[in-house]
Amino acid sequence: MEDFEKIIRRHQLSVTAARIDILTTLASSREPLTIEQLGKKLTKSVHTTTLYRSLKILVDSGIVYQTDFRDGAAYYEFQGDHHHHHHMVCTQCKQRVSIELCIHDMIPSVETSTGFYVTSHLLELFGLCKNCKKVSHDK
Amino acid sequence: MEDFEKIIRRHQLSVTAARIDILTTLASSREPLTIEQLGKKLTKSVHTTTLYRSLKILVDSGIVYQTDFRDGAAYYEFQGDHHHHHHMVCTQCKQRVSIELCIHDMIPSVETSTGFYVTSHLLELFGLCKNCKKVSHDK
DNA sequence: ATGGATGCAAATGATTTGCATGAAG
DNA sequence: CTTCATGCAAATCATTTGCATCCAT
Repeated sequence: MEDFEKIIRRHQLSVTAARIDILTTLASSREPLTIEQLGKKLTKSVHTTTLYRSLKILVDSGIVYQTDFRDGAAYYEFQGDHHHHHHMVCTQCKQRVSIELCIHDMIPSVETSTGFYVTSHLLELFGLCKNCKKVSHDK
Repeated sequence: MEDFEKIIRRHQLSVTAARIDILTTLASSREPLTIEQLGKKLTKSVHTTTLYRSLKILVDSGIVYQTDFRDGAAYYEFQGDHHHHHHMVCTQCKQRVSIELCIHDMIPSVETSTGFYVTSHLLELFGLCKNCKKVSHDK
């Protein structure tokens, strides 16, 4: 288990019970969570507003990965200084599967060409799963 | 100028004035547009609800690229059968720059390993621009 | 003809903001 | 002690839904 307190401190953020709870919970989930799902899994009760505010900070710091499956809500996943997963999403039945696809190697060249310092990225693929593809083809 | 009617027809969708207007407008913009921005640029007036519904269809068909800059609204860009741009977004000052970064080559392997048919993808990088990086470092 | 597309009004639901209080450095 | 985090209530804003009508095929 990682030392979340140390991670938070390393990013020059205040260490609070809520933040540790959030990171612990995200890190122990094998799936990205919405704010609502996250709130229910926390050890202590944290107000939704606080969750939004904390996650914005954690995402901007690069500690948490924020993604979007085009279903209306933002999803969060622990990233730490390591990696997270990207997904393949079926636009029909909404099913998601993790994929092995990494753009880490390409980031340095973007940093060089733009002058930006990259803290996070968003990468998700959309399409039709085997089943929905067949169905739409049949009709 | 592309033949939008033909593109729509090729995807087995009904050809309507609104859809042609939408595609023409998106294709002539050098930046991704929100629903609100798009509505204002259209030749004829199209109800917001219709824009949402049309864009969902166009995105799912792969004709339009939908992206997300984490500012609350969805952004749309004409994609056609060709490409679109990805961006580097400053989480501080919100400035965006287009980047040359392509994952097209990696899609076939994902299709093979997952069995999905990929219609679109989402790829955006976030971080600090040269200026905001300096400011946050100074203090 | 018939199914899908559109407009309108109203609802939904995620996210944000202002303000007062409490905890962290 | 001073800045930043939190809780609460209320507001905001993007997006969706139900229904009647209209248009494309």
